Amino acid sequence: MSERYDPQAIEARWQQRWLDEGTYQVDNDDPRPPFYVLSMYPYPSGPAHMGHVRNYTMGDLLVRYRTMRGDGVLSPIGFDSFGLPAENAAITTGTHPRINTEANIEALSASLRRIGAVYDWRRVVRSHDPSYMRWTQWIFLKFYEAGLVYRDTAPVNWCPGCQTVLANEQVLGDGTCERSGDLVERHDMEQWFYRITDYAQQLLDDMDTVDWPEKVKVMQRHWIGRSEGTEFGLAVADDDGNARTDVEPLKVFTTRPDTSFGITFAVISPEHPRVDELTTEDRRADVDAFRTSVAGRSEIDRMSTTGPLDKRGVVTGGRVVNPFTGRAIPVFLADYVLMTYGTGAIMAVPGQDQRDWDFAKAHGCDIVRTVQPPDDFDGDAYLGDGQAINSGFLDGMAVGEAKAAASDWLEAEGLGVRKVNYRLRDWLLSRQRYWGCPIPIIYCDSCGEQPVPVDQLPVELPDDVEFMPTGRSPLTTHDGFLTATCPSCDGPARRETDTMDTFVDSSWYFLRFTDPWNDEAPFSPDSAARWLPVDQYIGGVEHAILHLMYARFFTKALADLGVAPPGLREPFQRLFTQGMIRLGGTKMSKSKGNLVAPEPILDRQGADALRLAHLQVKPPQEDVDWEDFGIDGCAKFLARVWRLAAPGSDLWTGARAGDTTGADADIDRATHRLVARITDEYDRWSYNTAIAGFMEFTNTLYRYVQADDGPHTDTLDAAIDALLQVMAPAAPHLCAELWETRRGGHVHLEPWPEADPAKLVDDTVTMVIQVNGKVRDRVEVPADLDEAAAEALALASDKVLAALAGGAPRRVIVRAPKLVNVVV
RNA sequence: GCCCGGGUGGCGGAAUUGGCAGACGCGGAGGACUCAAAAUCCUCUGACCGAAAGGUCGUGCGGGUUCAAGUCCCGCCCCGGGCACCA
Repeated sequence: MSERYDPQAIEARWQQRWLDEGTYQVDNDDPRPPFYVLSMYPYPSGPAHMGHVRNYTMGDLLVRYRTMRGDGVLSPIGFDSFGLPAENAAITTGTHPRINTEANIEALSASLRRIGAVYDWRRVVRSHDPSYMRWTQWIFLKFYEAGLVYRDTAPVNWCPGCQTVLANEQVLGDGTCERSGDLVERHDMEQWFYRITDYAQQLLDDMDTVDWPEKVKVMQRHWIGRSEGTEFGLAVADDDGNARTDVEPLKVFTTRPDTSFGITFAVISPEHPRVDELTTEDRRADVDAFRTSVAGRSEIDRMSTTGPLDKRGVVTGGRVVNPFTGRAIPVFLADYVLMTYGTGAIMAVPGQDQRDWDFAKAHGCDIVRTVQPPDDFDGDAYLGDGQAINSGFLDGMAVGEAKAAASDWLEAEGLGVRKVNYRLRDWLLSRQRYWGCPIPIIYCDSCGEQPVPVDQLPVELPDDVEFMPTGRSPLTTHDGFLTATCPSCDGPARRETDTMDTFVDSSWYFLRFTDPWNDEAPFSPDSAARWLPVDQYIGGVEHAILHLMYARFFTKALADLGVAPPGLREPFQRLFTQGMIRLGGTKMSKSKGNLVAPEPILDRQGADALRLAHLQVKPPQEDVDWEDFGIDGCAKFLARVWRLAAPGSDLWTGARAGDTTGADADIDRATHRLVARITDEYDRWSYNTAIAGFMEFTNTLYRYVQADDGPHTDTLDAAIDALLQVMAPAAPHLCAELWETRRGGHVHLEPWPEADPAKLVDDTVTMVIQVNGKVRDRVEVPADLDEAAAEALALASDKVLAALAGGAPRRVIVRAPKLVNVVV
């Protein structure tokens, strides 16, 4: 054991021991209470960078802390190893994605071990392993059987750079691809979908049952976007403006049926199947031109445009009848009406909707108010509550009442029905790429679409492929892969060449971790029931919508299909979203090229100092600038602890035995307070203040050992033991080494220390004496001082007497024993 | 535009319930040790006035509630993030 703190001498040794001794392996029949800690499935882009370090340090702290608290902690790690970067690299360099990916996994694993993060490495899961792909495909087929998978032609977001389709969520607000930055185009293509919308209501309702940051819950709810309303038909008008009964009415969805008397026109999506039918001959040229102009534009682009509305719509010449007024109204086309939401057609009520108001102004439509605005209202459309006006049988009703009455009327007349709409859309999961999990489907000319039989899983990726600079998937030209036999008729057939979105892989990995050896099923329901839901999930807020939504959907669907336990409704009971690290004002990431590598710091100051710096710099949920990190301060602190705790320390020269003094008792109480404080701070993720607590306590001990009386050996030993124990989750190597030398054994297998409640209170406290709310004096008082005594003491204070100047106080507020406020 | 966060010393931050604003760290100053430096240890370090004792001001801005407000209420400003024509 060296005299000076030398992280290089101890860290590698302990990392190897935790690995060799399986300290953090846990079996499914472990007798301790189960606790599942999980950091989000990392994409292996190479060695860890500071963002990883922050994430995995927090997870590791919790794993070690819960273990000391007596739990059997499941701490698995795996790799989200499919995905575009590896394939793009293959296109540029010619190296097979598997080679790069597996090298990156090794590098990332080594980094994680070097920061002292501990896992049950027996349970490693990798998306591209055939043993994992097999079950990803198996689940696909299970969903396929259950009707949760379908294939459809859909207008999709095509990224020319990635040569693939993107989910709406993967297109940024400015219409570019989140990965490549290319401008996304619209194509019509056959694609595979997961029917996540079947679960929209459950996904919404069950948000109430999880302990997640409110911010994330709000984002999820907004994404699901439930709205209640009524769907009803607007009859198509004949030349005289009368409702035709020989054609289907035009269906619209509204959340404001109460305003229906104010419908003065209707707008349909340019993709609406009835555009041709509603367009009159004299308008056809304009309508077709408009449709062409809209067709090439991405949906994002269409929806984010803010231009003048006269350019964004066109009149069809067709008319429909407002069933409430019996009047015929014109039908328009507008780019902002989407075929994918509601019915693809809207009723327009300019009096109560600002966009409709603007559109009416631009196109010269009538405006009729149907809700009475307040007298001082000076806006255009009025969206607030008020009495219905110009609305026939609804007149005089408030909005809520009128909504119900209008819906009742529509239902009674057989014209419409109450309905719930969701913004959430089905999950487009197919990608036209090589480096992903193949979709296990075979196309047969005579039998059509056929699922690959389960005993033929997994459909593996061929290795002998060439990556084309166009980005086109090599699967589409690989005969060996393409050629298949129809499972029904044994005739020649063709294999599906699309692979799955990598979000599919990350939607069930947390279940596989519970039973990674299973080759009969993706996991057994019992293993899942034992560990799920994850007690603490940790990751970046950038996954607040997509990954979490998809994983929730998978969990619910798997439970409903009997693959997972039926009672498992949510995968992640508690979620913690940690902040990102910025460098030079922008998010630190490989794509931005502003990574800071941990290695030089690990070499110089060590893993414990780096971990401490990550924990100390800011509250864990907040973003942090790399410039604010204080590695040196943390390294210095660790050296101070070492100097204090290492046997033979020069700081112990004045130590004594025998009777204890008041100073010793103070240290003893401070020790118990430390334990109570750190326990509480760990529990509520206040890691930055916990580190401050270590430092404060260490400063206290330094003053104690250097005081004239010197420290009492027993008191100091107990204080140091407690410090090492509570610090062990944060600075595991140093604490393990010092503990082993001082006490023997593993500090991380010690039970968590308990504070004696009796020692958490001091005999005396400082009472603050205020005059008119300003601090004027402080006195040491017994902790059990009563109110009368506190008041008497305060009124006897020189400062108070001076302020009173012989008079009587107007009022005295006493909060014994902490504070007295004398009002004069 | 809407919805969330947030604004506290030179800097990162602390203050869990309305009760001593600025814990802890960084940075800075001084001292001890040393031939000297580094390292280490100790002390000080919000601003202003003052020789000092002490006082005044102070948590984005303006009001308010309260004996007492960083904390609660009302109205603004600024910064960060999310969603952006969802019918």
